[in-house]
Amino acid sequence: MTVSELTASAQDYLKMIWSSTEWAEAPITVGAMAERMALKPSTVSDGIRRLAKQGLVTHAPYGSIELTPAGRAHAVEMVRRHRLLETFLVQVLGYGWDEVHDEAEILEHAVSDTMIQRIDEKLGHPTRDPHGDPIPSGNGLPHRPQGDPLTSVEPERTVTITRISDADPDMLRYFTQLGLGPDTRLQVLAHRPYADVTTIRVGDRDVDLGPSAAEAIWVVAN
Amino acid sequence: MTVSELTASAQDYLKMIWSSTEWAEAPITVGAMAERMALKPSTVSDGIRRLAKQGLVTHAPYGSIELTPAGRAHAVEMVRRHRLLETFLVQVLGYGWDEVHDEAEILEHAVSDTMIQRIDEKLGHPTRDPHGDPIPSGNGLPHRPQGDPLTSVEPERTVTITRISDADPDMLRYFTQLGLGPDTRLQVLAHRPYADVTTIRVGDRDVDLGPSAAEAIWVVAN
DNA sequence: CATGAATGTTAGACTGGCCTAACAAAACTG
DNA sequence: CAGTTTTGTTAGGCCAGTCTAACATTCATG
Repeated sequence: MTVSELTASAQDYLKMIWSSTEWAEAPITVGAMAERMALKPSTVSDGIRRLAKQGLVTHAPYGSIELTPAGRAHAVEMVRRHRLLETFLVQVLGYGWDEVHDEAEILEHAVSDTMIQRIDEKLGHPTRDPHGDPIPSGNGLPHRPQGDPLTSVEPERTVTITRISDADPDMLRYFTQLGLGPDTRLQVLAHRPYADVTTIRVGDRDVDLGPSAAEAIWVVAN
Repeated sequence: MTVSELTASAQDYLKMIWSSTEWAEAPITVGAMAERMALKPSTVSDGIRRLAKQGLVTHAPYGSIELTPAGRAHAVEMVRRHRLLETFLVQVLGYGWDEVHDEAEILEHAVSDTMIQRIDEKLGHPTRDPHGDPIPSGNGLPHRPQGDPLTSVEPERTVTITRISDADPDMLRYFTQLGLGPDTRLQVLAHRPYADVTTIRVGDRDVDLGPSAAEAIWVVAN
């Protein structure tokens, strides 16, 4: 079975389950999925049951949700589609990096395998999307994200941004104003615990980031 | 209401109704729609009823099917999307003209108005798609097809192809082999009535076309 | 112009995907 | 460790869209 034969909602569930393991450790819960997909828990519970019936996830009632190898392959393919489409929209159609997420979210369910292949060729087999996220390769090779959240970096360290979550377009526009993007270098000045603020220096400017912003940015030491 | 808010099936019904009036005269019937959309007549009958309830078509039981102004606007927008997407796939992603129809048929339901606008700009506001069909303008201006079926041309006349129906990819590949495409000039040698064959000269080659092929080609005198 | 053929509509069933409400299980917490 | 809170599941309803089967209307022809 190819990923195109799944329903759009099945594709979304699989992608969500897989994505939750990309940057975190604990397996995702029904409640968290419902929250992040703007659905009711009962709907997700039902959807997971359908996926289990198709052999794409394993799930005992009240148990954890795990992808089967088949489910994982489909999920990775959807992530690949999403990130290639985002890259395509930016590079070929002149979209801003803050505009591509929602468009890709819809297109990823509609494009054919052929189209994805041609986009990949046209772009020269890119390895990272506009937010710095790695683009899984066509053969579904293992895919190791790198970096740590900005919130976990010790003060005084200078680091380079590897990825920025694409979830919030408004935040991305704010980051653009600040000159923050993939590959930007910055210095962490301090974490102020009770204010929940992380202060960074980027260029010659000091900026305070709240938790939602600081958690959206992933970095590596350099 | 914008066309994106309609369901995919509503978009398809409207496009089909409108398209039936582009090259023919008589209004389309439920049976013909069912046939061309590979659905059962009962399904189409039901779909038309839903469209009527939304004020997009007028239809009394057993009566004729007519688009309302709102319905027509949506239909034209869908045709615009389809033809712009076909053009985009050929010019930007290197598709063959025989490959684009099915891909566009799916993408037209998924792309945003913004994306259509950017594609239109990227292509420089094209006026004809890869099969020669006119691309309706963004403001829904009246849209007059031109030309006549090859079958209606008198023998000995030399004509230029204005459009070729995109319905059958195999046929398009055959036309490519023959060097037939939009703007190709050819001479009609004869119609052989009981054989249902039209003989044309294209370049220095004489070719016999059966009815399905001859009816797919539209031409103007020159 | 009456009747049979062709065409169109309605009724009822099913699926996927969503919801709300009621219930069940698990996980805290005093 | 028992009660309460949180989390997850089930039951039942709804909608769009498809189907088959039965029925209604229209058309065309003898």
